[in-house]
Amino acid sequence: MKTDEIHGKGECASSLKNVIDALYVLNGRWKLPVILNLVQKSKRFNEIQHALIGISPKVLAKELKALELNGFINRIVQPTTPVTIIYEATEYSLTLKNVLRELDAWGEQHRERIKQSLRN
Amino acid sequence: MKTDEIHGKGECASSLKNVIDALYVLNGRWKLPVILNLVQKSKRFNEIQHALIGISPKVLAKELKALELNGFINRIVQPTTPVTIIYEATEYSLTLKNVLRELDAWGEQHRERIKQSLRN
DNA sequence: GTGAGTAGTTACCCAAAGGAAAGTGGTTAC
DNA sequence: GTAACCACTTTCCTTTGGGTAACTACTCAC
Repeated sequence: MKTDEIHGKGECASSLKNVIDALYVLNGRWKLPVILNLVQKSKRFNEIQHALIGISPKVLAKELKALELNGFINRIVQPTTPVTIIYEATEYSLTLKNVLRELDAWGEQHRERIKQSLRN
Repeated sequence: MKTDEIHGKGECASSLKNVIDALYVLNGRWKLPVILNLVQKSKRFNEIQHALIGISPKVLAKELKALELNGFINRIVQPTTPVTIIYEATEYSLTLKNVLRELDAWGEQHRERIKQSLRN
């Protein structure tokens, strides 16, 4: 392993592994949006579906199951009549706050850049 | 739109849109790893393939084309004999540094968490 | 009992992602 | 000339992602 290359402070290879590992659980178009949405506020199924324009109930159900399995969200059944089901972000989802903040910031400036390039 | 909910500082709906927009260009398992790898050091095709264990040449070629189209990397043909082709990250890739840093940090602690949960 | 809403499930389908393996056209080393 | 390296491309295949539409079981309002 050569250490004479440009790198801020971390080791290159392990950074790569870390990013790959992170993307392994956060893959797909919807996992991070769902997490972000639930971090902002706990919601019911249809509320999430409404917030994430374009997601189908099938895909949302699948994503929610996967996220619950991975410990990112809790599915809470409230014993009202009829039962109300609330999805809430766990504390573990909060560890993604920095990632989400940076993606938010980057996405915003990226859209600006795209708009600029369309003007030319 | 209610503004009495929990949110650090940003508006919920636009954060969601920003994240979705960001994921639109950064989708897939390989785009961010390739960018990170080239930000660390410019490389040739086979060097990238070697660094990203598991990527096939077909997929790598496709990712490189997509990333070049989106302005994340440059494909530089050096007029040696035989020609050498170097891929380098553009300045625009550097705008992803914060995202990559957070994903790196998160991926690391996530792997730790997984290891812990396997011990139980 | 009819319609609407909630929280999904099921079936069907298409397209894209991605892997495996082989090939291509060029050059260089032996 | 034979083998090997480089930078890919091509073909074939399977998996996954994701969309549509319809349907279920339940409750409530009218």
